Amino acid sequence: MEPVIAKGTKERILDAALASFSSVGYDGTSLDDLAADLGVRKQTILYHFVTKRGLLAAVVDRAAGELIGALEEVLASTARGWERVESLVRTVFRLALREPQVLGLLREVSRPGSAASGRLRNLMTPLMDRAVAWMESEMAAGRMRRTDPRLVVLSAYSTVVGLATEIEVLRAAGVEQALRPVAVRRRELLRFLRASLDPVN
Amino acid sequence: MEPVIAKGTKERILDAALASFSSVGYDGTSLDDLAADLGVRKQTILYHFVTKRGLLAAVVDRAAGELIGALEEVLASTARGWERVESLVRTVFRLALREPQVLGLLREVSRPGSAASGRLRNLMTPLMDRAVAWMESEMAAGRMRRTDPRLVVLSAYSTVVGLATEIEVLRAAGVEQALRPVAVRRRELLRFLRASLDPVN
DNA sequence: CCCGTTGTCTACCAGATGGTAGAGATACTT
DNA sequence: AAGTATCTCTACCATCTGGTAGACAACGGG
Repeated sequence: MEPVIAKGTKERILDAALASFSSVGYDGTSLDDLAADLGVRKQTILYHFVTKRGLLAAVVDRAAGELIGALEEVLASTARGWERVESLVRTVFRLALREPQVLGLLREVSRPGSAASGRLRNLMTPLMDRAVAWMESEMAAGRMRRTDPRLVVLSAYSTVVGLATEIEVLRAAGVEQALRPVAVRRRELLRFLRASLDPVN
Repeated sequence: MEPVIAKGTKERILDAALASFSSVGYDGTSLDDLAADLGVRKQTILYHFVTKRGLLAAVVDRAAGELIGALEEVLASTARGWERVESLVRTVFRLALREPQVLGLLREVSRPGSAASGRLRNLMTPLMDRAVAWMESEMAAGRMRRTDPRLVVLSAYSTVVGLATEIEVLRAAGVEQALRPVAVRRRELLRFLRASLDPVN
């Protein structure tokens, strides 16, 4: 563990980059500005990440890692069937509320044509494949209703990513406390998943 | 009416700008590239729109105008109460499928800090206010369940804007035909609205 | 026939951007 | 003490960007 007092420069750069990429976007972020905010020269950033794209890649890796790590934890638990689905959803929403920037970054990078969309895809694909395989086995065992697992997962994914936009829009509209609408979204997503998956409905 | 054969240069610029802004974003769009795609010099673009922000403003105005126009049409119709809500939702989804770029632009520009977020807000606020006023009167008359109309409208808005991301993600994941998931989303949104608004449930 | 309007072009520019080269400092290893 | 790896700095640069200035052509009305 790092000492809490002084985060290494590299970590601080990653934090600032995440904040900037997720709010003003990759193209809207200039290395000079980023460095100025950190009280550091641009070349320090480039020393650690070589290029701007390298920085984006690192930020994406860390954010996706956080998300994947949280999901792995649930997958390692004993929860099965519908219970497991519910745990996964709650975990993701908890992360979304704690670190909305991660969602913002995912949205920024999910756009095809983004500088790191390929990288994100490579990170997410194994997770997606596992989810699909698991759902198919559940379906085969009759514990889940038969549907296209890929569509279900992607819909859930885009719901969560859409949260980033929603929270921002709400804030911009003067709704300070975005918690309730987010809770509504979660309930909606769970209802959607239950309707899609639960064989007993 | 313009002749169909040759769209004026100005219109062609608006089309190309909409496509570019909604896919690679405002910052990611260079006037030189845009002009090159159109077989025109950058200065021609600037002649018509003065500045890049002016171009964005024009694109936003046109896109928002399209959306608002479609909604006005429904509002002018005879549909009332829940029927009217349903018509509005169907209209927006039809537009989303026909011109996903409009949604992409809204998403790009909904981000606070975007170069045109203020402009979009000014365009949408009157519509929002009307919607809220109408819903409040319906609530007062007991034809709608009492909730915060603003939250309901914003949730619906962000659902629709999120569609842009969803369609792109689906395409990127190799799902060619995004129609069904979109239909599912529409059903979900209608269900959400009914749950929020319909007093008889 | 001239003159103003409109639209597109060539030529140019000041500033910002991502990136390179290399010096100086600090700390760890031997 | 010397050498080496790590980290941050100053100095510089090539390129791209949005934007300005102004020439040239087409056209319509007086």
